[in-house]
Amino acid sequence: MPELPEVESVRRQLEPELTGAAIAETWCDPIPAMPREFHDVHRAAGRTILGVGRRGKFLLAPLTGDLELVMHLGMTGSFRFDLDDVYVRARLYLADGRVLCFRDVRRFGRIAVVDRGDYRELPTLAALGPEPLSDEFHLERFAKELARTRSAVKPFLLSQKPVAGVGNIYADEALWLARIHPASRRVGRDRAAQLHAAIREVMAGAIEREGTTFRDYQMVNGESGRNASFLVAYGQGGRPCPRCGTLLRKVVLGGRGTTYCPRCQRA
DNA sequence: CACGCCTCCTGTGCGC
DNA sequence: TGCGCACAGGAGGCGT
Repeated sequence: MPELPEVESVRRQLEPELTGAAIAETWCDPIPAMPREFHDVHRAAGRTILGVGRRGKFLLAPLTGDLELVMHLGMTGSFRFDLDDVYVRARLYLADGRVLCFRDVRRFGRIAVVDRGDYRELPTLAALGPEPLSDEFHLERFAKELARTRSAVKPFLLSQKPVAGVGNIYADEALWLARIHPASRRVGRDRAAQLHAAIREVMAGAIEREGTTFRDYQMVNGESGRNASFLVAYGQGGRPCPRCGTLLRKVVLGGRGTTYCPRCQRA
């Protein structure tokens, strides 16, 4: 659920707290559910955090010693300082006494320490598409990739390859805004332009409201995002389309819940 | 090589 | 009341 806007909101709170902080020691859940849940986190001990950046849904913190701390919130991950409950899966003990805690009920999140820029351990990050709000997100290339793929458009967006950071919520929102059927395999130049603009608009609005909170997502200060009440498609199945009044339909596409307007969004 | 399907995980909410 | 089960989904792996 944490997608680009949620991760960016977390990043903005973490950056001033962590930049310049030294990591004294680390702790990870000794029984990781997944073999790669935590990768070489111990290598962060004794290093100083130089900043907190973001690519797509990944938080990237360069460390001294040419290392990099890579963090992904998965479905239910969040960061809090000095938190103590049974869902805390990892901790960074800072030299100033604070403890950065990674809480993750469903354990889909990941933390890794790698040589800076070496993302072989994280193939999705290594092959990540451009940031949607940057100049790197070229309409020309985006349209070309949409024309070339044989996937349905929504699963293609979720692959993180044509653009970074789009997850289930904002994919539904952007496709609704661009009036494109999520299962469409034919997205021409005009519709690609609509989708390109819609992704940027949806992402920018959600960042402004510090993300969408349904249940688990919260920021480092414990607050919720304010974007949930602005959602038009995601989670709105059975309610009338705000554009045409037709009841929004919920289906499963590529194994993901997908809500769209059967009238506005045609294949 | 690209695509699609399955799995990981656990709390929640529903039906019987 | 209590149980069982479907459901939520980001990323990775694997089969076709």
